[in-house]
Amino acid sequence: MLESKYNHKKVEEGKYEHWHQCGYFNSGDLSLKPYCIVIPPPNVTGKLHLGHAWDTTLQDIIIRYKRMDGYDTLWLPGMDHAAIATEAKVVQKLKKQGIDKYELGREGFLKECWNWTHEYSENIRKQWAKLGLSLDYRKEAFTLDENLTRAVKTVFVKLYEEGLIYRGERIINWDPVAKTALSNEEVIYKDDEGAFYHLKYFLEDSDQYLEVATTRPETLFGDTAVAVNPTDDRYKHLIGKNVILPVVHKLIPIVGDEHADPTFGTGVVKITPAHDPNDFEVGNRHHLERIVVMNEDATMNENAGKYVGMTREACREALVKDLEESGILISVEKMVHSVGHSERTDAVVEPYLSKQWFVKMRPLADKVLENQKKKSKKVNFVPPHYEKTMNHWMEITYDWCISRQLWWGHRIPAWYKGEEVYVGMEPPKGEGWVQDNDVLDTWFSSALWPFATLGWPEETEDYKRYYSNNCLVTGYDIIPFWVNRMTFQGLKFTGKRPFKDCLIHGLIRDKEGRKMSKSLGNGVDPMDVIEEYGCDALRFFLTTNSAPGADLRYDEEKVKSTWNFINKLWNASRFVLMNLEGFTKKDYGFKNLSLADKWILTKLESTIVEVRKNMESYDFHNVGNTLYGFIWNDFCDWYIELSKKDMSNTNKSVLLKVLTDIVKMLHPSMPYVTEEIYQMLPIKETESIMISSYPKFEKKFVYEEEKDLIDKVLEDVVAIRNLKATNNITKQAKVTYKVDSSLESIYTSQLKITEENLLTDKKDYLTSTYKSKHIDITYYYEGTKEDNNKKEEEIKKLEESIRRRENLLSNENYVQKAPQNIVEMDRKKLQEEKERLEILKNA
RNA sequence: GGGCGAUUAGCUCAGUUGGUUAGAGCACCUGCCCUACAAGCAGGGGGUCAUAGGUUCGAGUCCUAUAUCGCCCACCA
Repeated sequence: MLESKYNHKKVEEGKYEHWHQCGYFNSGDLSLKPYCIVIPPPNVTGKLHLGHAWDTTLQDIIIRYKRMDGYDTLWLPGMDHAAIATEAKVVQKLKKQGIDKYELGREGFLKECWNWTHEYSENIRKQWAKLGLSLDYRKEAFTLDENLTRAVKTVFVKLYEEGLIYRGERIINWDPVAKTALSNEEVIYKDDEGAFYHLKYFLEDSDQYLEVATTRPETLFGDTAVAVNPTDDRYKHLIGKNVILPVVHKLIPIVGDEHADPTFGTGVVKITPAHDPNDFEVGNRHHLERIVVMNEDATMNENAGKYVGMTREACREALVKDLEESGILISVEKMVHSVGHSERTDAVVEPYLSKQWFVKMRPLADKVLENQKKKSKKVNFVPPHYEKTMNHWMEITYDWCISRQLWWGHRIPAWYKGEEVYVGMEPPKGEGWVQDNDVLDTWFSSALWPFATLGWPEETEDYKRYYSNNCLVTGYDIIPFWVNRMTFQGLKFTGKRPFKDCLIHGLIRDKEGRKMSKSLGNGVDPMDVIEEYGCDALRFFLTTNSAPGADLRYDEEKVKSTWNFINKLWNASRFVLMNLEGFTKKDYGFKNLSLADKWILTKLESTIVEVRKNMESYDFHNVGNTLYGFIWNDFCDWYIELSKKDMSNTNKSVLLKVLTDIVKMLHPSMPYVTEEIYQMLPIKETESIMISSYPKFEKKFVYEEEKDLIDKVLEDVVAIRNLKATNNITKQAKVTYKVDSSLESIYTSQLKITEENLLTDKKDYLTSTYKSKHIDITYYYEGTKEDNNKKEEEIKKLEESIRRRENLLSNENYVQKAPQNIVEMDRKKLQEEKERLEILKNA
């Protein structure tokens, strides 16, 4: 017998291991249609947060649904080496132990990274298990696996050969803490309190000066020109002349360039081609020298004269002081401007001239834009507007800096000998070749994830069977990093979209709507939630409280109320199972269904249709709400109550059928409690709910007429209860009624009318009457009567509605243009309202 | 500056191609321990769908403006 309260800990214990052992998570039944999702690989840097729980639950719901619905489902697990993120963590860890990365050397450091990876990936697997995810672990992948590495090299070499990968000297985003280049996507801009320093740049052989405004005076050592706009009347006559660079005391030219905005600052801008992307372009246009003034760790180099060795910040302070003393500094104007920070180390990013590898994006992006025009070949975003996000990125994208000055990652398959460059799968033959020291951006390998995990570039069985993937599930914040890149690499190398559908979800926020973050300390550990409320409650909460693509506020109250819902399901199951003791297969059947049986079966069938429709369109919130309403309102509040007066074998069979379908439909979102209940059913089709079949619509259980009839009867019951409540009619009140005998027991049981209530005497009672198509009932009672104008109100409302409808139906425009079923519905409604009005007036 | 969203009950949110009198949960009010469940049951109140126009027989839904809020990208010498 079930306990009277739902105990999530007891229910969830041991089930996952059992499922796993039974092989229910495994793919590979070739007799079935394939369905494949690859997991967005979490970084091996930490533990999973609520966002992961949400993301993976959505996928598990889809996979469990498809599995139950007869597909060969492959949900492929895996993790990401997360180059810079992991390297930063390992460096930090070693630092605490007093070990320096460079002293340790490349090989030793990589060993540390692998140890770290093994430790953290084991943690992640434990959390996946806690979340109940039905992953096929036999196919688990890691972005540094051998076959992934082969895929990465293949792609690199091919793109290089086609001229779509090149090496060049450019201004890139430099992280001076991790000492590596970053892509634009890895730079987070934040508003920082800064200042605009106005400086005097004296004209050659003159006591006149140009007022130059800069936020970064310390880059002055790299200035090789100042620019003014050629249309700027204040300065255009000076173009071609020279100014004296302060402190350095050398001559640099005044150039005319569009980049100088006459309306911004003083209209004069210093040009530092090695430390600013715009200045780099200006430098190219005017053939200016590029002078790098910093070291890799953002300390000043020998070009900074006496400031050599200082940090950027210290140099700025010292330099500004010196400039002030020498009268060069005119003013300091405070201003807020946005400054790039490294996503991983939070260091202020330095625009830095350096030689890096790039992917030429234009041709690859154009291919995506072209493909998105083809309905049968495009990636379908859910919700669809996220396609615009990808397309926009494809339209404005520029070359992707893919080399990273790190050790942990895919080493770039390029070798150098003097000026010679060799790019290939294997090292070149011959003496003197040295491999590039750098590794690739971690997203370069994850871009290949949907096909490389299935064996590509080999034409493996898995690749042929499960690619393109059916669906990819991820957050909108990952579209630029990952979705876009998978899409162009997928198209380029497999000729296909990487996945047919791309289901996008939002971010998890706290109750106040703030982003969850470490600095705010408002993060919630999903494992804590599972401990307190259970995995099922967490999963149902996560997938029922927001529409696709929208953010989700984490609210513990809502998790609690989800727990209550599970407890309700638990108790309903308890009721059914208690009454089904000793019930066997030979008792099971649907002969002589009662009106109530027909009513709930019809409701069940429409619920199945609704749930399936929403499952297919990924509208899991609708699935949840539909089931919630059906279970709580229809099944518990009405059908179970009606059953208490019945309990025939047919009634028991219906209770069992409905409960069985309920737990099956809930299983994808609440795997544990549904398995627990399923196991206790007296009759079940399979040894586990996981491999049972998802309920299908069956026409033979649909009884529209009876359903409509009982709907009306139940409306009467509510109205009569309302009448009793508003008039304080107690259960001792007397009653007379006229009702069709087939409906009598429903009314009397739901209104709790017993023999004692029947009117026998003729005292001077107050009376209240309710009359409808199916029942005419009068209560006799003592006390106070309060509903006098209730009937008048209803009549007034009805008359108004009838007038409205008659107007509508006499409007020829409406009758001709509106769809037939809508017009028919109005006619039917009008008829019913007229009947009701008639009854009320005669009552 | 470019792009994408949001605005519906006190709160959090649904509302699918335009079509009954706009829904849910929580909160609130009234009454109940009735042998599945008080973490529950029964009944109830609460919204001129941000604003202004327009299209339509019909608009929360489509179009155009406006306001407020949010996100992404770029720029910020």
